Amino acid sequence: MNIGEVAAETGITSKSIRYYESIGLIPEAHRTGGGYRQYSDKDVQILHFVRRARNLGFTVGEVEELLSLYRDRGRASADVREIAIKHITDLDKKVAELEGMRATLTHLVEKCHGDDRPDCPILDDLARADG
Amino acid sequence: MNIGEVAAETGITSKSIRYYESIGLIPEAHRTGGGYRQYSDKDVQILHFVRRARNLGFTVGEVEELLSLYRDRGRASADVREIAIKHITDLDKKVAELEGMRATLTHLVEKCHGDDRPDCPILDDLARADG
DNA sequence: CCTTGACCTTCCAGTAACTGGAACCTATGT
DNA sequence: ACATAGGTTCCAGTTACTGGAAGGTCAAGG
Repeated sequence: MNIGEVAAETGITSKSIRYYESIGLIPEAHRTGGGYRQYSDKDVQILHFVRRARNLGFTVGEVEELLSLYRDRGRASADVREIAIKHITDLDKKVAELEGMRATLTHLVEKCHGDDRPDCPILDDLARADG
Repeated sequence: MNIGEVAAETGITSKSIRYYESIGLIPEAHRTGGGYRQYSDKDVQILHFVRRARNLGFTVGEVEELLSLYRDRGRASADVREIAIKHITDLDKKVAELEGMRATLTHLVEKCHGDDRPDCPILDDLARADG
């Protein structure tokens, strides 16, 4: 398979695949005589792995870790579990942050009449003198 | 006030304040004879505005919009409200995304015994052949 | 055989919103 | 005079790509 087919199959763009190769996340692809990258089913599987992990919000660095644990047959599942759990707490932190923002903002929007009068509690609050 | 004091007061780092100036988000600061930036109370107020808006998750571009609406005395509050509401839906989208990830990952972690055995459902799922 | 068009190649630059660090200048206290 | 704590500019790096230019490859059609 060449890179475009792999892109269609995995949902990762060709650009990103080349990028992943360039940073060493995935090994260098084999090349045809003309210089085109060629991917085996196993290569494609690894890219699926990468996409799924990225879709779960793992950073590329974390994906690298997960891949190396995946390749290491003797690894302890506890290691993987630890990474995953840490990631869950990261996600929780982000969610809490966003929900805090949302609550404040919703509150402000409710106070704002939102017509053509210039008076706006949202701006007033952002510009308030304290803290 | 010089930049360090303003940083302490607003919670924005000196670096960021200079950065905001460099991109034109805030006007150029006045300078002392020695070239130090000097900030008036009004300058500080604007930086508070910026920090609060950033803390609410507005992008710098959005903060720019909000600032210009703030400066424009004749602006309609509906404009501000619209920006805020759009931002709330953005936040909701992000929260939903993160919670989806969290759910999947939590599910996987629960299936993973997490001891020193190499068998790990988390990796197995990431590496699964389908979709 | 030649062309056309789709696909591939590399490389450079840009994105968002800063952060780190080098090299140097200014202000203040002893 | 000097130490030290601030300030200054400027360049590079971060994350995870994306866009675009300039050019090479491949398969099909005339």
